[in-house]
Amino acid sequence: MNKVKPQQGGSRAETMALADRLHSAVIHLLRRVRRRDAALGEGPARLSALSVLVFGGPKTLGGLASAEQVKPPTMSRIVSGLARSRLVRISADSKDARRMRIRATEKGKRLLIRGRRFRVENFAAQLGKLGSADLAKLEDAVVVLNDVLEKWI
Amino acid sequence: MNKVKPQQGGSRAETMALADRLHSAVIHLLRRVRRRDAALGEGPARLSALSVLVFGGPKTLGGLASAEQVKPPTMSRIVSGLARSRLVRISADSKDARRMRIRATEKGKRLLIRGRRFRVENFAAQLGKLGSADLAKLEDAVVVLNDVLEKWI
DNA sequence: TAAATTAGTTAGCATAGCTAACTATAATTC
DNA sequence: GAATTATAGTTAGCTATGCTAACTAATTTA
Repeated sequence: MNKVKPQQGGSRAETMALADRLHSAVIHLLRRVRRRDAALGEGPARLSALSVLVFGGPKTLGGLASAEQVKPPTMSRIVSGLARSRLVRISADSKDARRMRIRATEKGKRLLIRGRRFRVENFAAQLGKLGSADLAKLEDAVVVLNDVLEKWI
Repeated sequence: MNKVKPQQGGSRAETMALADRLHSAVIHLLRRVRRRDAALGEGPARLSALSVLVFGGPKTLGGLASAEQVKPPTMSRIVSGLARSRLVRISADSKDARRMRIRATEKGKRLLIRGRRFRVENFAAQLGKLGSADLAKLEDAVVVLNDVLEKWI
């Protein structure tokens, strides 16, 4: 009889509790993964931006910033760090001189592959201990999460 | 016939891909949540440590550091920030003068409740759009994730 | 052409991670 | 019991990442 807010499934309190637990699990998961990523010599923000470029193709700075949900000045510094390490290359947009075209270099792609290997040796090794039923649950959850993220403004 | 590493379920490549996708989803999820948490005036590391204290009871600095998977100097600064904002209180351990006992204050507990409300108005509102089947998938995944985290050194 | 908008940068601040080197207390060993 | 070793936390100093405010340069619009 809760008419205030239509819930598709579960009570409001249950959804709150789920949000809390998911949030907490996710924070601690990233803490673990981060320790390994440090071995690559680049921070998490740079690796994440690089990953967007490798898997999503070239972007402008603003495009990267909105993909990564950070403000332009933040992305500006991330990109200059990546450029300093020769992981991305920056060229001018032929149609609009204000825009910059940022793309991953071969070195950037190789670093990302290497990072993936590092991560696999840890995170995926942990996942490897799970049975197929648990892996399937995580697969399902990733699909749901990406759906949530897509709809989220 | 892969004898090198026994896999409980799924191939190595599948597990790698899952690790990647989960990692990416989780990074972007936290980016979204973080924007709201900023409204509380305390950063994510402080809120996470405070949450450990509120839900897990008093801890020493070292205990907090290992719960949060950070080094003692990092936790030292997090705790002094929390203490400066009167969100935690620090007392001496009666048995060991080197140790400190850190506990959340009432103000700290209230802030965490308020943060939870903020988060609910966003993250949980997104979750609220899901049907019960999808929510159940996330619930399952949280259980699996916490299991993974627990076993992870 | 002048004004407004858009893309990105620079400066400056705070948080949060680290290591190295320190102090103070407790535990161990001789 | 004194000297050594180990443990708990802090301080100093570095890097990275987030932000806002204020700027430059280029493009669009009025």
